[in-house]
Amino acid sequence: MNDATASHANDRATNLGVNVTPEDDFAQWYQDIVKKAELAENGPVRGTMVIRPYAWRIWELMQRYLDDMFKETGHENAYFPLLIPESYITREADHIEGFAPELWTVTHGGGKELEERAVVRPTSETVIGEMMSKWIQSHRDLPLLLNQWANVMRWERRPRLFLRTSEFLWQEGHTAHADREDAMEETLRMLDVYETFCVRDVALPVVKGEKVPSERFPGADNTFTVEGMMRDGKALQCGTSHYLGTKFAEAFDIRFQAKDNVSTLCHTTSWGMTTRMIGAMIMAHGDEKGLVVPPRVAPHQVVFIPMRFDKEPHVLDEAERLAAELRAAGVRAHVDKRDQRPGFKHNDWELKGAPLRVEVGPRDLAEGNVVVAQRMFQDEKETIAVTDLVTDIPTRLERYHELLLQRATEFREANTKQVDTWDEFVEQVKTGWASVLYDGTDETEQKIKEATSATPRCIPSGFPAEEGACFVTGAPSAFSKRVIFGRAY
RNA sequence: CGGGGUGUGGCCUAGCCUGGUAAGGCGCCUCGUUUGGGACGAGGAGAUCGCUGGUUCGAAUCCAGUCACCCCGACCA
Repeated sequence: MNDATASHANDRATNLGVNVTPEDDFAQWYQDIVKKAELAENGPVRGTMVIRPYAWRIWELMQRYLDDMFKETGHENAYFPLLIPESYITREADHIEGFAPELWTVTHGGGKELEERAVVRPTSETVIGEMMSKWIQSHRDLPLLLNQWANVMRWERRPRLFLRTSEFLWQEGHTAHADREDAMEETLRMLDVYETFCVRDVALPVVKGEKVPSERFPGADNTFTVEGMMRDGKALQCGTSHYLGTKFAEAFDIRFQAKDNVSTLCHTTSWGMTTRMIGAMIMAHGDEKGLVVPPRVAPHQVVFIPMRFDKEPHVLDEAERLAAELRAAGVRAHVDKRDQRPGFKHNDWELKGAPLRVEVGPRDLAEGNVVVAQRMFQDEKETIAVTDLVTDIPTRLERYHELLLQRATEFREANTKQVDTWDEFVEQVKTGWASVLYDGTDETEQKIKEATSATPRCIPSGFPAEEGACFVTGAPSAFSKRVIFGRAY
């Protein structure tokens, strides 16, 4: 963005009461956009969040795409209780150690103290594990492929809307398998599903990879992740998939009778994606004009702006007719009939990130045309024939998606660098990601974190095998690969 | 939990130093003129100035306490 554009945007933003500031105050920008685009606000209890209708529609679309893919991969939805007996959560040692500081505990019911306290689920491995142990008896019951759409609660010291709230919504998949191979395959399959979702539906390129041991889910044998880069160069973990080994099977006695009649422990997995994706979408695509919503998750892919329709009712009729035609073609079209001036509507939908806007006015209509404006290039409007609209719009939406994906990919590539010295590293993680060889020790990670606040994001599955000296200590590198470090949300 | 900061109509802020009973912009409502990129005019509604206590004839303003929120760090999807 050049200075003129930026200051123009800021003037306009100031009129709106939005402090849309450039990259130097990304956190403030994010907060203002979330509020001004009417996405969410803080709830009455510290750390909770109210999701407003516009954001909820985005989430509904996200849910639909994910759920379809879960079904395609053979999973079934079920629902487990919000409250978990305290004794369940303490059964797996690493799990409770990891989650203890984050638990919300229910101590009373019906005005009386509970005999056994219950925790509000921070995640459901434990209750679902308990049920799995009852449901699984034979190898014929495997694999058991479950998913749950639910809310969870974790105490957060520093809440941020969508990114880190005490209560959040997600889907959590939980599966049980006969052996390691099958479970690992599932773990990676669902990681691929997440990657597909991010790229195909949110136009967000992600780096897929394995977490280093220190970053694993409490109780997991191995954790995988998809990491996205936000416009300030920070990383955001967009989804995770865990291979839990037999740890939860041991804790909850999830066993099956194998073909050879031997009672055998299951290998389990769990994987999740959350409303944080809305935050990812905002921070990966948004700009000084507000949100940029990728078409696949846009509540309104096309917004019709009728001109002078109070005096010329046929304009509104035509807008409604065109919108209906587009809806029939599978496009989410919306006619903005509000009692506001057209300029206001253009700016409002830019702020809310609608991909396309179509002006319908008596002047153009007389010539059989409408005017199409794209969110990313507000100054370039195209006149197209009314009769071409239904075929034209879907193509435009596809191109728009490609444009967003390309922009985000180029940004990420421009801000990811292979580095081999400490000085380079310190410089690189200020604005982006660094891929390095390091010795994999906690001490080294700690030293890096203290000096730069960067942490290991993942060991990308796409990287070639590589060994060498740790860029910090000079000791032999770990993991046989480069690891991506970056500051993270 | 450590370090900083802020609390004034729905939102953003001025006023506080130097006490005299609350001001402006945005938004909202009504009417009129407008309507092809955030309209203009006139009128109007809306705040016991975070809370409690103290000083004073009088407190948004001074003092003490308290609560809440925000930012930086540690935890985390």
